[in-house]
Amino acid sequence: MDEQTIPLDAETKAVEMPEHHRDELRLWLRLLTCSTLIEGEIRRRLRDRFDVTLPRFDLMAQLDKAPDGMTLSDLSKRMMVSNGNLTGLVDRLVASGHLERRVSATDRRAQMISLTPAGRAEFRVMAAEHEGWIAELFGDLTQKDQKDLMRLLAKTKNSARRAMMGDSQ
Amino acid sequence: MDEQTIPLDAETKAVEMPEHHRDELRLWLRLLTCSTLIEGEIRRRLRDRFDVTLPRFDLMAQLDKAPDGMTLSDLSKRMMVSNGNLTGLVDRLVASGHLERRVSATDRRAQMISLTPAGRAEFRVMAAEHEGWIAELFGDLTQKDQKDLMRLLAKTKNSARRAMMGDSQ
DNA sequence: GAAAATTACTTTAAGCTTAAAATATATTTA
DNA sequence: TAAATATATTTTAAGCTTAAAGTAATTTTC
Repeated sequence: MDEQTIPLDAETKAVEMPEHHRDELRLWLRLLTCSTLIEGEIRRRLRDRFDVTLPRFDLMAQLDKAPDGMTLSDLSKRMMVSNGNLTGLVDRLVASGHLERRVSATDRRAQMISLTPAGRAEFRVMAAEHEGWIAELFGDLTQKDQKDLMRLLAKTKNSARRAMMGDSQ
Repeated sequence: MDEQTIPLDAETKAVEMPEHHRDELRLWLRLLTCSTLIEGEIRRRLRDRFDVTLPRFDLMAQLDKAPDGMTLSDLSKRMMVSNGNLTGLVDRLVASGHLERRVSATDRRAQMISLTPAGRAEFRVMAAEHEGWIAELFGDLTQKDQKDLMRLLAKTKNSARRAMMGDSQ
C-alpha cells in the first residue's frame, strides 16, 4: 500500500535535503570538467610540441601584449596567481633567456619584466599553433553557440564576482 | 579601388593571419577565467572554513558516491589526475583518519579506498555548505541560463573530446 | 603453462602553487 | 620630518601535480 513516512534522522536528511542546489552543482562540475579537459590537452601539446609548460606559456602571453613590460604585481593580478609564484616562474624564464628584468626607473621596489627578442620570437611561433589547437577543440560549436557561450560565461563571471564581494574582497 | 595584395613575409603573417581563430581563443580564455575564479574562491572558503584543501575535498566527494569504495585507478580516471598524485593524496587522508585502504579480495595489486565513518560524516557537513556556496556563486543565472549553459558546455566537452581523438588517445 | 603484455600502484625528480612571514622601498599621517 | 602605513617583491614551508621509471600481480598469447 502507500509508502510509510518514516522520520529521517539527521544524517539521511543531510544527503537528501538540499535538492534545490543540485543543478548549480552539476553546472559547476561540468564547467570544471570542460576547462580541466581542455587545459590538460593544451598542457600536453605544449610539452610535446615545444617542451614548455602552460604557466610559462601563459606568462609569456601576458608579456607579449605589453611591449614595455609589466611589473610582477600587474602580472599577478592578470594571471590570478600569487606573487611568490611569479617570482619563481620569472626566475626560470630569465635563466632560459626568454625574459629580462629591469628595475623600475621610478620605483626601486618594482621591476619591469619583459620578453627578450628571442623570447618574443619563440612565443609567437607557439602562439600561432596554440590558436589553431583552440579553434580545433572548439570546432563543433557554431557561431551562435560561441556567441551564446561567451554571453553566459560573462554572466557567470559577474555573478561569481558579485557573490565574492563581502567576504573580504 | 580594391586593396592591393602586398605579399607578407612569414613573420608578419604569423601575427596577423589567423584572425579567424581569435574568437575561439577569447572564448577559451573566458571559460578558463570563470573556472579559475570560482575554483579559487571555493579553495579559499574550504581552507578558511574547514581547513581542508580542494583536492582532498574532491577526493572525498568521489568516495562519498561510492559506498563500497573505489580503486586508485578508478579515482584517477574520474578525477582526471595522475595515479601518482592520488597515492600521495590518499596517504595523507588515511593518515588523518578520513580514508581507509583495503587490499582488493580479488586482485592483490589493487586496493579499495573508502571513507571512514568519521571521514564521511565530516565530508557531509562540508558538502552541504559547499553546495550553498556554488548556488550563491551562480545565483545571477536564470533557470534558462543554467539550462543553456549546461547544453553548451556539454557540446564543448564533446567537441574537445572529438578533437583529442587521433593524437594518441 | 611459460613468455609476453598489460594493469595497478609507488617512487622519484622537477616544477607549480599557495599562504604567511620577511625585507626593502615608498607614501601618508601626525 | 619622524612614525605609521602601505606597496613590491622574495623567501619559506607545505602541499599539489606531472611524467617517467620502477615494482608487483594479473591476463593474454602462443
